[in-house]
Amino acid sequence: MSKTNYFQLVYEVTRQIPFGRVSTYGAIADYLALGSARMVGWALNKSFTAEGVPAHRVVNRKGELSGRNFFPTPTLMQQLLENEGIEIIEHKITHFECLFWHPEELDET
DNA sequence: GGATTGACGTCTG
DNA sequence: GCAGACGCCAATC
Repeated sequence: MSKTNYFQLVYEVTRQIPFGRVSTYGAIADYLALGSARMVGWALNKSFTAEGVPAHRVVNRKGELSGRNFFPTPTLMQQLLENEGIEIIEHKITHFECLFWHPEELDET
């Protein structure tokens, strides 16, 4: 059954994250009204099975690459973010609040 | 079918 | 201000 599973929604939102931007579990959870940021993290865990889902653009509330350990390589997440022009220090995003992106931003379109 | 886990977040001490 | 505990909801074992 189908589609529209809640984590599938997370894929869509994560996919909408602009280049050079990052989002948080809480923001997505709040936008999808999941009620729990854990659901987002868990959904992103399976995001590796779905292509086109830049899970590396999703970090925790502190801007830390909390899920880096779940990547094929712990450094891959940082590499991808740096590849987008985002500076990472100690697995933490610099100017995180500046790069922070909210799903509602594109809701207006 | 029950118990535990999980890429987090918020509250209380 | 920092540290620890609890809560969310679903999936997996």
